[in-house]
Amino acid sequence: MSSQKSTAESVEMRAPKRERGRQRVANLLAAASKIIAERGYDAATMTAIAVEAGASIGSLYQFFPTKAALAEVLLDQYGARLGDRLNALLALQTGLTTAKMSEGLVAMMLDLTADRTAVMAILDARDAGPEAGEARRQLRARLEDGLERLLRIVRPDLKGDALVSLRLSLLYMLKAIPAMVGDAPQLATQVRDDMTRALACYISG
Amino acid sequence: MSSQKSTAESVEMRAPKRERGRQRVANLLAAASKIIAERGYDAATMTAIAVEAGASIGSLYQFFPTKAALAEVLLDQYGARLGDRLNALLALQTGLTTAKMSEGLVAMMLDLTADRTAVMAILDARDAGPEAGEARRQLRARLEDGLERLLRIVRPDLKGDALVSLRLSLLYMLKAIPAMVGDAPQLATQVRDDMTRALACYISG
Amino acid sequence: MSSQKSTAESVEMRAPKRERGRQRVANLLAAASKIIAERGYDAATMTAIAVEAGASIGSLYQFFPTKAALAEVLLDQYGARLGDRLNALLALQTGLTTAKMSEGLVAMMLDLTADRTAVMAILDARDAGPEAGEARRQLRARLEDGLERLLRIVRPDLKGDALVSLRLSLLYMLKAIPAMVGDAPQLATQVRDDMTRALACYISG
Amino acid sequence: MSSQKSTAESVEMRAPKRERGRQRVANLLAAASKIIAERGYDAATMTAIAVEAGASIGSLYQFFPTKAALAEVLLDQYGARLGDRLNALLALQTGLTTAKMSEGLVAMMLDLTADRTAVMAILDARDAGPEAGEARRQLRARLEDGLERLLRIVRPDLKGDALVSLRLSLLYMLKAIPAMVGDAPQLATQVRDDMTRALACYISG
DNA sequence: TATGAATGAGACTTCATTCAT
DNA sequence: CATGAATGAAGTCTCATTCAT
Repeated sequence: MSSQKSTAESVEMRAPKRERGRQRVANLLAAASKIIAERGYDAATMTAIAVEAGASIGSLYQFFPTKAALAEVLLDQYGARLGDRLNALLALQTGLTTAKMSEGLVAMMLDLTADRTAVMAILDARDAGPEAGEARRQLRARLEDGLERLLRIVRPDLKGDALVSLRLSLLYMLKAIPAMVGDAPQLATQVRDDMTRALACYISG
Repeated sequence: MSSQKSTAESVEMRAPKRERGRQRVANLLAAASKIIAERGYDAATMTAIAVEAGASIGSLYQFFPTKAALAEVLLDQYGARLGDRLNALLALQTGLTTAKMSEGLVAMMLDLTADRTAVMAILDARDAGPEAGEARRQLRARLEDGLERLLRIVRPDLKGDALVSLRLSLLYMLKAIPAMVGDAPQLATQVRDDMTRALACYISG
Repeated sequence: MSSQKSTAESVEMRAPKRERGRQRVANLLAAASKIIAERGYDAATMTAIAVEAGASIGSLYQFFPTKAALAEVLLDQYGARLGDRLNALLALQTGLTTAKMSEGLVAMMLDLTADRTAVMAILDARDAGPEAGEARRQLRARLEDGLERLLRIVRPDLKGDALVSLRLSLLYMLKAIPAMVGDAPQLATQVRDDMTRALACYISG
Repeated sequence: MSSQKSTAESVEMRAPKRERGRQRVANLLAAASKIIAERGYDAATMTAIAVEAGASIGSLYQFFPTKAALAEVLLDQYGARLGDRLNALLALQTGLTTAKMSEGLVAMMLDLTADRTAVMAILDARDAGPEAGEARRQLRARLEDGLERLLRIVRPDLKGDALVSLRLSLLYMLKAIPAMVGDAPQLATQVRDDMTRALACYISG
């Protein structure tokens, strides 16, 4: 049940060529992630990304026709990993308690460190273009959907607005967690515990 | 009881010396706030701001020598209002309960709607320049300081890391509140109540 | 036989008013001279000049309708002083020897320190406008004329191209003197003597 | 025997990596030289330079990240040619007489016509930036160094201030020569001879 | 296919000059 | 007259994107 479809290209051509291309794409994405995380989406230039990846600007555009397209893939990638984690939690089904869910969600946010800062930067940028707009919506939907399904398990009593409101708050609180930890790395475990408890307390109402 | 200095006039910004100028500055700030809120800091162009304010680009630069200076003033303005609210809460002194504090903080975040989105956008931008960097730090310090003092009242038992960690989480949760409400305006009261309760539950541990 | 007409305005209005105005103009000119000397003609802004003079930009434009006009007056002022010095030398008439002339010219260049740097900066700027163009030509003409008349006294044997060529070289060498001294102030007297001798040797052929 | 480093390629300027680029850089430099010579450094706009070179503004900035960088390269190029000429003179060693030196220096100044006017304009500009400041210092040092070494050959008796002062005057007189000739082209040979004799007379004391 | 040069719209900022108060 | 706000053309520089080799 892994990551839906991601950016899978059609399956043809000989392995070596495909392999090299895949590696190249991975490099470029990593470079983009790093540069965007460091400078923010707008300030991250395509040239800087290419340089960071040790590629030429032409090469970069060979794989990503647009800056927005690059952002989109980053968003997708992150969304896929998020989806996997949510699915893993959902798989626990009835074994899922409020405590476990809270802990799992916090862990999920803190484990998904790769690309996260870049993704946040992209999400913050209001002008990432319509292509990224779609990916943004999808990422959002994935998270909302996962949270809603989890909540239905641990809080089967909630319906309508109460459920939506809880899901909403949960969503934003989760989003805030990495920032907190990044802000005070030396308090990482403390903050993690605090937030785990906070969420649990909050979810159970 | 206006917090610290003189709101924003103290920042690097050529102060208007005539009534006409004062009015124009207000217009420009409002326009900047609007445009930055809509497009994000980087994508907000000085030209667009001037147009929105019905002023010429030269007029804008008459009062704000830099885009960063403009951002700085916005930050300061917001910081001052925030400081006032925090001071009002602190003034309650021993009358302050966890519930009241929680309610007060949530209200504070939701009342300070003017400039808020723009301020967040500026805070998100990594390259708002060193001038804005200072204002950013100051705004942050104001909030942290206020929160810490409030916490010392309602949670005199907490010390060291525990206190810092709680303050940190609180800070980020507060910051998330307006986004939640903005996200689902029709659930405003529900979310407000939820978060009030969540914070109370969280503060009291 | 002092400074031809300089910038004398028509003689009317009461003294106090005229006096204040005269003072104001002098202040503005001094400020302009300073700023232009420091930054060069192009980089010297009208605003900076007004500030330096403790006047408002509007006030500056009251007296000088254009930046070029300001430059023109500066050129004129300098030209007048130059003319006076040249006339003083010419007054010696037959008492003038090569040595005295050389010494007198070097002294002239080194005494005329006020406005000199600014004047050079204006002369260097190729775009000081047609108004200043006229003043530039006049200043140049004054110097050339003076030199030619001086040379006719000490070198009555020279005619035509020989005279023109000598005058030309002399002109440029004189212009270079202040720069030399400014370059190595501690060698001022040495350089002064060197150049005096050099000019004498040169003039006598 | 090209003097120091590699002419100009060593300066801050994104080096072209294709033949096409090399040609364009040459064009751009020529255009810059022309425009700067015509209008002065400040008044020479990057746009005008690009147009003159038949290139787009972006193309210009591809190779010269700054107007100052462009100036720097021009300065360096000129300095290299100057250095070569000085070295050629120095190579004469003991065969060098005052007359030959004087003639050689005048010839050097009059031969180096390419870029000269532009270089002078750049040198005159007070705000060519720190990058150009360095190149300016280097150019100056090259000339001073060469002159000093030449003087040590023909005037081994001079020491200390006397030497420095002579070198200084020489420097400025050399700088003035092209202006003289440019001022009265029809007198070129006359002026050239005059100045050669003047310098000889001056150098020998 | 890979590379890097080319392009030009558009961003920020400056400044001479005008004008209302 | 004095003041300082208003104006906008123009300048430097950036960067996503295209294209020739």
